[in-house]
Amino acid sequence: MKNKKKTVSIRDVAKLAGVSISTVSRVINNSDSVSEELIEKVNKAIQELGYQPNRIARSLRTGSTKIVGFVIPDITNPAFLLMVKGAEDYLKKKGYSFILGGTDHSVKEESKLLSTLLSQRVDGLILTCSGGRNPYLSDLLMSRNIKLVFMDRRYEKIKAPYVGVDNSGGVEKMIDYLVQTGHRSFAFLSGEKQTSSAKERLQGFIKGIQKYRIKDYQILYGEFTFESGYSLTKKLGKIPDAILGGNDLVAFGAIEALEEMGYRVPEDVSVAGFDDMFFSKYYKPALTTVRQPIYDMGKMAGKVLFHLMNGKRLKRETIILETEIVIRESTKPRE
Amino acid sequence: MKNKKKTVSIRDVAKLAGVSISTVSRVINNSDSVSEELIEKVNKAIQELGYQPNRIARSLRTGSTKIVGFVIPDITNPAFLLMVKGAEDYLKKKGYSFILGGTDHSVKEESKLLSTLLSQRVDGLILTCSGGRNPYLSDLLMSRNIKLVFMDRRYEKIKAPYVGVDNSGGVEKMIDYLVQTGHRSFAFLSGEKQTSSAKERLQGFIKGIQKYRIKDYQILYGEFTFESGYSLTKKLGKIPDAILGGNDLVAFGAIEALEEMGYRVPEDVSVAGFDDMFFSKYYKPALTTVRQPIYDMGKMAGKVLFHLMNGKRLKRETIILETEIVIRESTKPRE
DNA sequence: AACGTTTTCGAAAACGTTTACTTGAAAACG
DNA sequence: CGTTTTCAAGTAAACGTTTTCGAAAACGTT
Repeated sequence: MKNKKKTVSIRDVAKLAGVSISTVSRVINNSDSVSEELIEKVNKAIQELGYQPNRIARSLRTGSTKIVGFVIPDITNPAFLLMVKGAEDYLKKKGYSFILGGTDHSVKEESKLLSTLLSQRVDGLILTCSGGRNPYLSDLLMSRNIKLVFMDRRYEKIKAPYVGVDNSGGVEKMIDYLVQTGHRSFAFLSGEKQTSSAKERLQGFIKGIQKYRIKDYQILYGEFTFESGYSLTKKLGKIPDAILGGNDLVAFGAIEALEEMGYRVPEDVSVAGFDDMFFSKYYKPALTTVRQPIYDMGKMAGKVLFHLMNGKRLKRETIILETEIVIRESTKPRE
Repeated sequence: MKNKKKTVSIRDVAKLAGVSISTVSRVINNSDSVSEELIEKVNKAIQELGYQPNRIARSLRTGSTKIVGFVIPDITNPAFLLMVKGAEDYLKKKGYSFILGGTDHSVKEESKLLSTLLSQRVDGLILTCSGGRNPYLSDLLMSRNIKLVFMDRRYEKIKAPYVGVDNSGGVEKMIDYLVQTGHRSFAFLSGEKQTSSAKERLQGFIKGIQKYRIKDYQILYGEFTFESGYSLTKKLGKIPDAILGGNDLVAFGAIEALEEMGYRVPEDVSVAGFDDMFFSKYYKPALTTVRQPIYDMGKMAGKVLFHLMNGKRLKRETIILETEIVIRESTKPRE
């Protein structure tokens, strides 16, 4: 029963400092000229009361929440989180906070999440959309004219900036390397083929195959998981010189299956992945894979969104970052 | 120049439906009785305009943002994210969104983040505090009387509910098993010793050692990383029957070092970890470890926070979840 | 028809800010 | 010295909701 007021407001500060609330506001945002003397007084009052501006009220008035929303398919996947971190590190310097949500690869969850974010009035959105095309997506995003950038995965129907990685080129580089080291037959174990990244990686595979006029190849479709790599490998008609996983996880699954079937990696067959997850170098055998600049991708997405939110002009609508192949123990030159 | 109004507000709905704004509000929140007829009309208007209540305004009025803040040391660590997911899955059903922030184990970042969250007026906070004691933490959290629960790591100075895991008991169980399978000498490779979880695990080790009156043991201090496990193992005076890592990562590092030094795991020495990270079962050898119910921990934390935010009485202030040991290939009975 | 109770609905006051507008005094000017 | 300009600071109107209060309408009971 001691202090009735729960939180101190700008009014309290004004009263204590003996000025009007507009003056306090001006001091806080140093938006307009105020005499040294009053600035002093106001700051002292703020200090004394431990006043902290109420963002909610501010947001209501200014129409900007200083919050950006993140939507990723799986909040548990370290790769996505590294992207998020990239964006976060950049944007938090500019004073933004983050609402993060995972969709569990579900279109329904995605819609729900998006609609929540929109009603929370986020200033901008970074979206790594889940696989299937979401029929509501366009409606949801077009309704309010929200600032939006796609990261890693794109949704072609909606025109918005996109920051991604050269998936196709990455696989191609890997094939270049493998062909140069004497591999002649290939298998590609694709991830969910609705996703743009799976499509692009597959496309890179096909390009490589055509470039070297390789006739002996197989393509199997599954998911981006260990289990998928495992079962797809077991279904392989004939074991090729090299297997490319759509993903590091898929590659691990393939290795497991191969060993069970009595093949040695890399002596009998080479296996390569895509992503370079943080433990891929610790795996036995350490995985040869395509490294994506994931953190940088997030950072770039953050940058682009920041420009968008502040009405600056963008140089480029689409930014594609380069990949790099890293050779470890799971591949080995044939002779 | 067509539609001047950017967003549709409750006022527009009211006008179109031909009712007062209070009626619209009542329909939205179905908070008070409204005639069927008007409900109908209002809903049609909402539909037609695509109206979505403005959470900001609502928050300002009601004093509740329906946002909870998460603070974890490392946003990139899948284990933390799995906790977050546990809490998120529970709380999002109740209509909450999440602002997530990582502190990079830095006290300064932690303070900054907390202060941002507070000024964003989150309804509650789930906190896995970073290692070192943060001198500002108490002040920050006590100032406003924010609803708070500690997850996984505790900060003793502040009285708030805590949801954690029986770290000590987990290690003890592992020692029980190892002793029963003939191991006689031990080493424990600890993580950052400021953190409560490292302390508790160490304590469990000591308890186990004492229980079986084992004289032949070593304790080394480092971090919760692969590299730490690796270098600590190289520093070991004598290689014992079994090595316990403070963490799965530490255990992996130990295995790597041992193999380099010419020891075979598990034939020459058994190695066990703590956490059961999602790829621990894929490692070669598959890791024997203590599994924490990480997801459940998060879920529980969410539950507790929910009760707290809704003014319900808590049965228990401290909730400790049980661990479970999972035996895989990295340990093997001695004879 | 008179009366009490309940239901239904609108007017208006908050919530804590920012900002356009106003004011009064001091400074600048001729 | 009178007029204009400049500056510092205050007043009050938004922003989009929820909610208190009270009036009117509807209903059931005598």
